[in-house]
Amino acid sequence: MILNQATDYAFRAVLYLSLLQPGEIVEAKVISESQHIPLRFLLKILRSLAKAGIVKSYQGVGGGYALGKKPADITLKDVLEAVEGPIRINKCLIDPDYCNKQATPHCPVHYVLASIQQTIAQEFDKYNFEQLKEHMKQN
Amino acid sequence: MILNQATDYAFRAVLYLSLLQPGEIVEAKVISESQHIPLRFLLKILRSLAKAGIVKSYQGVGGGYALGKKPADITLKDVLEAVEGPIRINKCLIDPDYCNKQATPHCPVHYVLASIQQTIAQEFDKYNFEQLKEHMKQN
DNA sequence: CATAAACTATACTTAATCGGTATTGTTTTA
DNA sequence: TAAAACAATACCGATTAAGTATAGTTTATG
Repeated sequence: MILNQATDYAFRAVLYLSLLQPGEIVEAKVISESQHIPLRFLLKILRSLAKAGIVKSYQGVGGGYALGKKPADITLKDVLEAVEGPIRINKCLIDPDYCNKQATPHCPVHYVLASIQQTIAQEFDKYNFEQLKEHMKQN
Repeated sequence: MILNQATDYAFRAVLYLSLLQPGEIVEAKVISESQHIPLRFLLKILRSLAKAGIVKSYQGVGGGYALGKKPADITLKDVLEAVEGPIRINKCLIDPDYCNKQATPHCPVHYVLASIQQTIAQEFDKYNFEQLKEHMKQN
């Protein structure tokens, strides 16, 4: 019931990229040092984010990373799922056979957990990085 | 971001106890076999639930378990927290030093995660075992 | 066109957590 | 006082998380 360390790093890396000027790109090393994220681990995380289109990577000399879309179009859920995969709060919501193995073919627990899971997903989807930027300015 | 197996078992064990007649008590072995939960693991889980007052245990011959309060007074959150401890979705919401270590003294990520965490806790608190009982009858 | 600066891919390692078990002890009824 | 139940604690193996290493690819630039 806790987010991965990688997801936490990802949130902070994407926030960092959200604060760049349009067109600006930065090397992973800069993010790593500024946010205190182990470089090689960050590179791995950035690859997941790139695969999801959240960041765009530029190879070669002068390369680095920038956001792949506008901060307003990136939610916490997007980043979370890019790193951890789809939000799932219980095994019975992943593997349909799981509940049957437990001999509870009509399981009300399963039912309410599915509803809670949906609410949680919506909650993470409510916040985008434009909002987080705004929030930074206030401090 | 996923519930423990132990919590899943706990939900099903408490639901099982919710369906008993008032005054009825059952041995762990009965719950174990009916719900396909490894007995010794279940005993451990039941101890956590007993500590939290969710179930009441009876030692000695003819002993066993019963609910410690009315099903309507036991929420999913109660059971979840009895087994896993308080709901925490990020380390920075456990250890106040954590964020500072990350060199982000005014971190908007921390801020919104705290809000999301609260919503999640409320969501698990919305469902009690009387409701789950009702839901069973419908099937 | 070669070099070096960046990212990519994949595999490996270490540590923590999870899921479960074992052992020994205590309580209680018959 | 024996046996049926739970209690407490410690242990174990497997999985996952977190991070590192190695080898490779892309690209700007001198």
